[in-house]
Amino acid sequence: MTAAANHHGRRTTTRTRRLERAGIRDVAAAAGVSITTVSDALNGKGRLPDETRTKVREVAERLGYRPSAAARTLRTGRSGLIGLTVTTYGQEPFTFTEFAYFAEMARAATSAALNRGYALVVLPASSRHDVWSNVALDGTVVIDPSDHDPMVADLYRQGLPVVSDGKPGNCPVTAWVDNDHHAAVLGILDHLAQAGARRIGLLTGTSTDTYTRLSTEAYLGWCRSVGQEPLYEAYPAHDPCAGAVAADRLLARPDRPDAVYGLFDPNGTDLLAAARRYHLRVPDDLLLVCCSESDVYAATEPPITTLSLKPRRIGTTVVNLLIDAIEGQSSANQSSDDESPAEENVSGQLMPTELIVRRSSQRRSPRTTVSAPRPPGET
Amino acid sequence: MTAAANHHGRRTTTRTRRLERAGIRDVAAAAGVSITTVSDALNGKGRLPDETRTKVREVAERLGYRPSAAARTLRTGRSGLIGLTVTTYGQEPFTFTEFAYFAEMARAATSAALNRGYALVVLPASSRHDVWSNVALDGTVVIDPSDHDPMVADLYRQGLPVVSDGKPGNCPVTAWVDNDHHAAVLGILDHLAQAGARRIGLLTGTSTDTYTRLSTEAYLGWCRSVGQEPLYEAYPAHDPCAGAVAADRLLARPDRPDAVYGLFDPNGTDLLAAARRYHLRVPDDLLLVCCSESDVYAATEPPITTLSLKPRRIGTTVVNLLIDAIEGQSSANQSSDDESPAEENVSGQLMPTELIVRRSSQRRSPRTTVSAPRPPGET
DNA sequence: GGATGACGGAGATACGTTTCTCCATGAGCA
DNA sequence: TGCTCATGGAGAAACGTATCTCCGTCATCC
Repeated sequence: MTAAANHHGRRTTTRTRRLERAGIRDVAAAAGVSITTVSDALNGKGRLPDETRTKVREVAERLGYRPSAAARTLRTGRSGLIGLTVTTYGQEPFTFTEFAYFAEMARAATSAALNRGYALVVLPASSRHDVWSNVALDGTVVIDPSDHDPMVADLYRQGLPVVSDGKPGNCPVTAWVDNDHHAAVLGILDHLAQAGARRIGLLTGTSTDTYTRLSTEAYLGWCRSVGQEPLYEAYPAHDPCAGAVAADRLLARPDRPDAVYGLFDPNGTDLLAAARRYHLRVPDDLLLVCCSESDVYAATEPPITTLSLKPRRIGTTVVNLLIDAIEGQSSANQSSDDESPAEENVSGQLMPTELIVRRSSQRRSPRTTVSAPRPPGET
Repeated sequence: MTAAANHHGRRTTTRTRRLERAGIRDVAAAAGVSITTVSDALNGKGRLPDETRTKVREVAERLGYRPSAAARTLRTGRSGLIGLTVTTYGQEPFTFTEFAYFAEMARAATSAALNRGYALVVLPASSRHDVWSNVALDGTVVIDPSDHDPMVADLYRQGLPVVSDGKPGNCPVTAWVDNDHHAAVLGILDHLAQAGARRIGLLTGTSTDTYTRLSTEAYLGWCRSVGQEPLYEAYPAHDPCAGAVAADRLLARPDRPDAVYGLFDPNGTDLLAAARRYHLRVPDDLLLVCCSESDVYAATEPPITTLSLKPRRIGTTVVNLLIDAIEGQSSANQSSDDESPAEENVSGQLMPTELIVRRSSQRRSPRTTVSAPRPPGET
């Protein structure tokens, strides 16, 4: 049997196998046109009279034709898939601390991707080639990449657009989005001071990610500017037990603070428990704010003021930036010719946060209010 | 230029383009072996001496070779991708009501998939060909499919394994997993009765999904068996406002219940608010239980007893069943020869729930306890 | 009346793998 | 010497699509 005969006879010889999905060839044969015509008709390309188009579409529909995503991806170089990379601790993707934030952010990202015809795949930053190589991505969102992150560098080297949630320390990304952590912390400290706080303490982390670093620096700078001695405890944020211990230590100090801001989600609960142990009334003896996306703090006694990082908005923005980069890439490749995209060119975007004021940070008026929205954009 | 010359010269002519990823051909050329040998060496197949293998691996590493997922998928028919289909309401995937459940379930599913070398893609049940056709799936998890779900039927017709979370009403699936809703509801009703409830009410939904239906039937059956007149309000579960209204209506009835079980996550908060309006003390005048995965109910006043569906376990199980089906499929195809898999063959699995007992359902002992731990094994 | 161009569509190639088939070589053995 | 086998590896055919190139056919225009 010659190669040609084999090729043309393939369908008939294998059609006996059940569940054989119809291919573009079958549609072409059934419609009495060429493969080219079918492809053009279904994709709205080429120059075809409308009657041909509708006829081909009819036949395709009748045969239940579904184009092979794999073949299309191979041919076009586009998969319509974007990755969402998370750091893992142990078996689970993303940490306990980040759970509420991540869940909201991932949901918004998924939604934003779908709105633009992309699908989102959650991938762990750790397991390298196992899964990563097996999925064709058009680009990746990276959450909180570490300094000189090897994985991000690797992705970038492959020419994949990478957008990071969290200002990247020292790794090349196409774009990034972050909250204005500096402004957020200053806002909280001012808010506490206005409520009567004299000695504001901080519960912070020992890790070197941007969020922890920027927030802590903002706190220290504020202390310098108002002449307060810094009062803080740092602990490994991924360990929930360490958080409870650190909260206790902070309130056990001889120079006990009269207000505390906790950088991580569980801090509110931990601080509340510690305050009870030391018979401190909130907010009378101790003002409390923590950074959290959880609605638990609306139901605690008293309800705790929280800083929301607005993960929905971050997720949406990050995905849209990524898709912009993916879709702008083809045209950019043709026009621009410089070898290395200038590092200063990387577009970063700062998103506002929202302070949800509840009883725990209000000594004067016990009413629950919400802070006025900031003008978006600057600082 | 002949075709052969063109083919062999391709790399050299196009190498001038930047960011050209190395292909298997380049590795073969650099290592001085054939493409076959490279493929075999990297995939651990064929019969090759170890020195050849390591040499090829070295060269591949040096060139930064990453196999094309698209090409591999096209060739092997396996993408390593599984879908997670959710029903959508409006723009967002999954409803407000299901949020905590879904977040946990999705996380566990993602984790379970990654553990077995698969990645998980969240896809909306609605937008049909837009995205669905563009991603090559090895199988799909469907959450709570409706009766005669056309999408599930379509997937199944294409020969894709489908596993559903929630016993499927009347659509063909490969397997399914569900909680034992009947037993769960009976357990709760007994628990409330033991705590002194005489007239137990139910807050239920108007939709026809399995969860709502089975739970309501269990309630009605229990009422019949103990001779209590049913007291329930049904509302469209996807509308949070309707839930608050229904909770109010239930407590406003002349034959007001002295205990209520709410089938949906926000019911606890809504019932608590309604109870306050009618000056009912919980648990003294009204016992409360609701089905929820949210930890909000540990912090309410009083803390509310909840039924957890253990979404983590469900997500893990569902994914593992799906992957079993995917990987068992190839061998099954060769041996079995029957045209239609018998419907009775579909393997279903019932998972236990967990009642987290808190103050809202305990009239006698005010201590907060947790139900006795089950025999260990899974989360 | 022949060059021109729009129209409608077919052929063939390439995307980058995996894998089936088959070949060369040399050792072992009668 | 001639035969079989195991070893190591090469060739080439798919997988199913998109798209580049090109070809015939009319109608039109100078």
